[in-house]
Amino acid sequence: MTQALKVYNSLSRDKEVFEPINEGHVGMYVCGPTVYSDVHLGNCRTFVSFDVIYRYLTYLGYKVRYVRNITDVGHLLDDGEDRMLKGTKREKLSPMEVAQKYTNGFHDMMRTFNSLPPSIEPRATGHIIEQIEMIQSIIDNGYGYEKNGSVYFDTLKFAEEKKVYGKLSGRVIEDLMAESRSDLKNQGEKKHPSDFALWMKASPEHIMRWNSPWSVGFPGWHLECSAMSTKYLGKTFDIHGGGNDLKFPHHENEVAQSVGACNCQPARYWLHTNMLLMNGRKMSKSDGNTISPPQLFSGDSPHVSKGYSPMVIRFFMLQSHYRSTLDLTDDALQAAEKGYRRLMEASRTVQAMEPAAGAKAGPLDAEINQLIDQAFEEMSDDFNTPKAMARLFELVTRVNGMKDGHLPKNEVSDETLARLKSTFEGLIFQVLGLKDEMAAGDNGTNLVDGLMDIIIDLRKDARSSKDWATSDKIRDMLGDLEVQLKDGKEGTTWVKN
RNA sequence: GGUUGGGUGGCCGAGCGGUUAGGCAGAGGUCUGCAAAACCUCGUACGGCGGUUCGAAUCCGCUCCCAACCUCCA
Repeated sequence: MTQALKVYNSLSRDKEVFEPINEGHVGMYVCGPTVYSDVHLGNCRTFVSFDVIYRYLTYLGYKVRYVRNITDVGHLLDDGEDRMLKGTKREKLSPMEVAQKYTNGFHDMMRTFNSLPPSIEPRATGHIIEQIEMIQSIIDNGYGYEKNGSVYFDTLKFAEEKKVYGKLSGRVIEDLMAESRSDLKNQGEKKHPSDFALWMKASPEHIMRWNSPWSVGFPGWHLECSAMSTKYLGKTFDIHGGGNDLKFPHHENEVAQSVGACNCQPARYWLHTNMLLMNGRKMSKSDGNTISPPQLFSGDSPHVSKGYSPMVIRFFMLQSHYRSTLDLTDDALQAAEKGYRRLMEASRTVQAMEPAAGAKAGPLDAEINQLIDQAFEEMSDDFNTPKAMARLFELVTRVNGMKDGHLPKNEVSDETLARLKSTFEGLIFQVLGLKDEMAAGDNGTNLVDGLMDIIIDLRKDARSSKDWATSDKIRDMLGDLEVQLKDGKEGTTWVKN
């Protein structure tokens, strides 16, 4: 169980043993959302993935500083219009109102998915000075040049001198060189097509603008992450994460900026999550192949037959590995819903389980301990949640078997039962971050619990006098209210479906 | 065209040289007044063609599909 944590590093394209720079501490930066419209599900999958990574690192005992930014300076779109600007016009709000509105919405959604808030959540507009300073360092080191008030990063010179450009994303420098000959026209102020803006001079109609040594303008689109990660985590930190689609150019350029500014690699481990697909294609806000979280919750979409709860969706996401694509389908969600419920019920069963009298460790005890060990080993192997969950389900079978009396409970020592309880609690709720949405007995439902106890008791009386008409009537009427009764060996329990 | 990563049983999804992943659905059984739940048993899948090997879903070659990135995107 104490085997080393291994993570897949995009930089080396291999799994590596994770060794933090400062023992016991982890600095992790994850690229956050651009807040110009509602969050979509794909974003949620990425942030749920990193939430589990954050939770597991914490569970292992690391003190984690988790930084996730809010991008509230617009990136330019094809038509030259800024995202934030677009939101502004659409909703007749000021840029900061747009940013605040969607930041709030984003936070609500993260809470809905039971994702923990980051330790620090910096905003791009709050770090203009840091960004300007970084640009200056890049210019001083000879990798930035100014043209008509805008500043660009000199990728060609950087690639030739530092030999790291393209390493993360697998781009070939020769291709860049080749381009420089044929495509030299038509690139405006840039020396080379692959050069990217560090600072943009604002056009007259551009609302978001700040003073700088070069012009009144706004920072380039890759710079904020470099500036803010440096500020809060240092020049080199442990983990940098984000969606796969950010690998190029965003992350490649971040590396270039850091190396260009201070000759240091920003992060030691780069982790990239894969895309959420629907109908076999990437879910994307821009091309409309999408379903919003609220639509998914309510079922109000042609893509699903019914609504699914946030925890069912979280469970569904965790059933695949974060580096694999995940195809969202109605069938898969239905399967996830059943699996999720089974897991929750079993976890309730475990917690209610009393030690057997005179229990002594037998084969079953060993089996349970082995499964628990394996579950943690899977988590330590690049956060393999699907495999960890597979082991968890094997434990579910054992738990239900003991409950039903098929498996000898007295073969499980008190110690192991306690470990089983704490594993279910720790792995399912603390690490995977699931919540029991159907749990009876939560705050406010005490009355319902009491009423249900009475109803179940009355039905028991009816059953013992073989008054099947009454007992079935009770069950059917509760069924209409979506309350399901479960008759077991040790009495009847209920669950709200 | 270049760069990544894929194609696994009815569906989703792990595995990446030899041992049943797991979930859901399906079949049979146990239990139960009946039903549900739970438990037990079952299916023997790896795009195609070659090759390496005692042995390949896992390695190599060829081939066919698919996706992402190369332009803002988690």
